[in-house]
Amino acid sequence: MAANRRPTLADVAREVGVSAKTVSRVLNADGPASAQTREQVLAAVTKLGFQPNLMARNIRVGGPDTTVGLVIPDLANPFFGAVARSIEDTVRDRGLTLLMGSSADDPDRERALTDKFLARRVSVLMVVPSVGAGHAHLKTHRATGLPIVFIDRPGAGLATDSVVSSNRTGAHDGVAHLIAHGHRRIGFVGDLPAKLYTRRERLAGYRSALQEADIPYDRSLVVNAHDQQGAEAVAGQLLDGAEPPTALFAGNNIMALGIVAELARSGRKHVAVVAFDDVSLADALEPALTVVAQDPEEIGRTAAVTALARLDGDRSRARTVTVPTRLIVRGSGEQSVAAART
Amino acid sequence: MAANRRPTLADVAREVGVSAKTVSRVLNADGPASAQTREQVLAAVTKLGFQPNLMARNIRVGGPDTTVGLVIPDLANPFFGAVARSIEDTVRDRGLTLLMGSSADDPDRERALTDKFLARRVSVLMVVPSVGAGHAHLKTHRATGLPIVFIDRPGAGLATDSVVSSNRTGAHDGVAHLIAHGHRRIGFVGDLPAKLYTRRERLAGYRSALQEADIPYDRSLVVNAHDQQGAEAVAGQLLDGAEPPTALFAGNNIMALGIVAELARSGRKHVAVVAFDDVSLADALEPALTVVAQDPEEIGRTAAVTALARLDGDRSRARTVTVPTRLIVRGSGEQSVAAART
DNA sequence: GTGAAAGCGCTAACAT
DNA sequence: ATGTTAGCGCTTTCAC
Repeated sequence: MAANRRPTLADVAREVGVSAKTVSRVLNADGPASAQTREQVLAAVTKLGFQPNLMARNIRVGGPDTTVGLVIPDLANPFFGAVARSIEDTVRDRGLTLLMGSSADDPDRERALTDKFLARRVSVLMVVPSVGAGHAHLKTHRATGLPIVFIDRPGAGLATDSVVSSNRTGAHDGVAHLIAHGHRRIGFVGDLPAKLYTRRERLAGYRSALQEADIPYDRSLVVNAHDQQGAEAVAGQLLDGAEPPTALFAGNNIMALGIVAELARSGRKHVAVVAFDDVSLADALEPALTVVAQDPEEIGRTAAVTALARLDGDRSRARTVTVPTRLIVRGSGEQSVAAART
Repeated sequence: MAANRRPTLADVAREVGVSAKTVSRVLNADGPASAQTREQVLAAVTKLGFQPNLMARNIRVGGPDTTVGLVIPDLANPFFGAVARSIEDTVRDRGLTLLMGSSADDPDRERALTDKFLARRVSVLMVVPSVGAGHAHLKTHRATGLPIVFIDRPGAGLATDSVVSSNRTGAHDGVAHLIAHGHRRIGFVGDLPAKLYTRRERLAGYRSALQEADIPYDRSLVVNAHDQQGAEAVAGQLLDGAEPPTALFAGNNIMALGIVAELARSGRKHVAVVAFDDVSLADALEPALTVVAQDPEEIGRTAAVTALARLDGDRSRARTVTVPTRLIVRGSGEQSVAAART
């Protein structure tokens, strides 16, 4: 009942009548040990409920801890959840444990998290960098051999590995799909801040598709929102405007949720939509939602594999891996221009 | 470039020409320190890029580490993602860091994770227990003062706090909603394994609603699936059967996705549906999906608050907190019986 | 096959 | 205001 001290190696050793080192040997399959000693030790371990203190072990051994530090913007965002799961699946075989935290895309929170992770001597640092976060302070750690991988966006001020989606090409293809179905006024609903890498890249893809079709870029068709509710609002405003678009391109999954919700709410079933990043139930909507699907599993896997290779001594140049996106045509991109105008 | 040793307290002390303890004092705002020393120390810390080794600190201080161990079935499931975010938000103020892992509902993986967390001397252990996982081995840790909270389901073999949804009442209300709209043949699509606490409770709620309405329980209307694809398949089979149900109740969010996808695919728009747990875009479906919404934020917050209270010395009896669910009527529960038969 | 001593990086408990 | 000593729980090193 009282807060008893947890048993230590020494307690186990005392119980058996051997030295601490012998117990350590048995538990780590280090040096030799007689079968009898082994059994006695194991029995005492069970009896006392001994669990080695990993922190104490680690401090002595000196190397990095068997942990991976992972900073993502939001644990509850399905995209990042899928990335995180994939990372975990990949590093689990190596016995690594995940230290996780969400930054809410706040550079200060990101910094606080990475500092904590570094103070815990993580073996690997994986970060979805926030806008405005500098990473120069990580240079010395990188130089010390700590693998650092940026996910979804490149980091600022640090040459290291990163894994991103083919944002520009993907967005281009999604918008081109709309253009192919006759749309010339296509709204872009992007997330914030506007300086966000993914947002900029996807907007660039949007613009390149317009340009290819000789459609002038109309700044008034580009709107922004922080969250789903914001996206609903701006999508509604855009469509209520003087020269409304006949199609919308969603800059990410959250924007897509907002757009789809707003179209459903206002009964505008005939506005064409393509979204960047897949969402669940996309198939069940009417019309089903056409998306530029990302591959979060592959992104997570690649990031983890890259980091583990570095851990294993890979000293090759820092590289940026681009994970391809895939246009999944489901119907919402084919709503007719004429219908949207009604 | 080479893997230089990371600077230690002693390095900083040497740089400044003071003792290690003085540096420690400055950094932890422990005892006094002259303004000049403080500045010099801080400068040296910056210069060397020193970061205190939290593990070394912790081992000396002796108490539990400033970490929270969290085991959930699947990082990519939006429900658990929302719970995790809420937990993180709640424990962040206390400076606690999250150790996370997914069990995939496998008792062995759960055990491996909790053992690792315990070896790291977490301050708090929060677990969504897997079916078949025993928790008797946690008794000694509980007795030692480690707060343990089970989330979403009670744990087996250990009297400790838990936080669950009002599964039975919620499911009852959802099914009653269908019955109120004339349905008497209501299919239950549940997850697996069938022994899962939430599944059993929700099925019990389903049965109690039937009983209240004098509708005999028909075992053939209860089907199971592991995942969304499985749910699509069994929902299709059920509706293709001899005496198909006119309404379906989804046992969780994943089953809901499967059912909705299947109904959309097969064009059965007139089958009534109520789902346990909300899903995104529920509002945008046609008909919009009526759900028994859980409150993952509140579940996470309650679990964290309970654990922190224990950490602060709360020695009251272990309690189970039930977080209420809420029926959100959106339309899919009101599809008519007649229409479903066509 | 086993043990004793030293030390990992840090801080508690005493000095001064 | 600062330094010294000891020691957290473990493993390394070297001895037997």
